[in-house]
Amino acid sequence: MAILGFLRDFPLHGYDLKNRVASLAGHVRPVADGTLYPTIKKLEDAQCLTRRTAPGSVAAPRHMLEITQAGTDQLRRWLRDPEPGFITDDNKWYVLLAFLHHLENPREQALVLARRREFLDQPAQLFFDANGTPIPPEQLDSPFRKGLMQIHRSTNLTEIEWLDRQIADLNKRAGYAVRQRGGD
Amino acid sequence: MAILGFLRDFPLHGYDLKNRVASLAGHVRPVADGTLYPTIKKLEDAQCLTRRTAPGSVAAPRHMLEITQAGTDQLRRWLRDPEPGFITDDNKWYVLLAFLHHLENPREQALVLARRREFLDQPAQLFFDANGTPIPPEQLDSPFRKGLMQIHRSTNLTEIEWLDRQIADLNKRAGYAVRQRGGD
DNA sequence: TTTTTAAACCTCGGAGTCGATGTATATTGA
DNA sequence: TCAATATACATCGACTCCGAGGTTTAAAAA
Repeated sequence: MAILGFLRDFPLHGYDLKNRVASLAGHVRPVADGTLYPTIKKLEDAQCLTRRTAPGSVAAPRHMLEITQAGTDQLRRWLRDPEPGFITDDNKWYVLLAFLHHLENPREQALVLARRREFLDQPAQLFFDANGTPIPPEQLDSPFRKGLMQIHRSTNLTEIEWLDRQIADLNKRAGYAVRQRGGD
Repeated sequence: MAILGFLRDFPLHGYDLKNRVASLAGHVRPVADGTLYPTIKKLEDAQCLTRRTAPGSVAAPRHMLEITQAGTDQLRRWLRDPEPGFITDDNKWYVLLAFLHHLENPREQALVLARRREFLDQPAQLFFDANGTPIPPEQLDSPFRKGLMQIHRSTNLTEIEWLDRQIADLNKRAGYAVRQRGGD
């Protein structure tokens, strides 16, 4: 998703792509050569991108990569209907968010944000005693577990506020768009 | 780490363990049977835990798992000197935090928190233009990318505040401990 | 001139994970 | 009484990913 997402902005060669992916998901979970290049080849085989060799500006020749229509379609499908992990795993979610603007339709964008919003709504029960009874945060012995739950709660609230503002905004824009096309 | 961490609290059988791991890292990134049970076996082979069969309280017999001294040592090594990913990847970091109290020595605990603190300090440059120049958040076109960076900044600050309070607290306690043992 | 360095790309083996599938046991209920 | 269900454990093949190693090219340094 990150490869196609970046290429949708402008053509890049593999090495540049690698650095951009590394900066995005990256200092968190860097991407290895052995992952990136085979994935590029896979996307090329699937006609999602084209490659043409260009002289390297500094050293060895580059393979300039360009996204195709099929690639754009694939990217949009991934964004429109993301796998569960992209909603629940923070790392993946942030990658998705970084490219959600390529999904162009504000109503569809709002739907994706709503899925995340729904996920954040369910209360987190992280720890249980020997009997399997959930332990409320204030009864936890470990200050680290207490902090963990505090931070979790606080960051969730921050994101929920932003999501709600954003969803409202997108729906309003979708409404205008409909009215401009003749009402609904 | 989660397996040994939970067993350090009290003995558990695999199925229970599975649910606890799933609750912790879990609704984020659930753990499959095909991952859990081979890992338990690996830890058993490494003498990190022992297993004795007990009658199942409900149905099939359980394998009650107990951590050994070697297992406790291993857990402490993982906690004391975590691999980079455990500092930089939120998911892994939260797992580490959930068991950091097993590291008992407040000075060692503070050192681990300090590593996380240091990581959070480096400013995040996530997006670049076609020339490779970093784009400041306010100049980003995509509202999603803007939000992404906002949320990132805000949640980082929340965690940094907590980390600083916690580190100060731990160092104070380490200081008392030293004085009680005769000064330093 | 030769070596070193850095850019840019590629491959392969091994480790880890998942998902599907299968087994055994005790309770429930039809 | 017999099937269905939930508990509890295990295995295997497919897939993904990483890391180590290697190649080519051009510029800089020796």
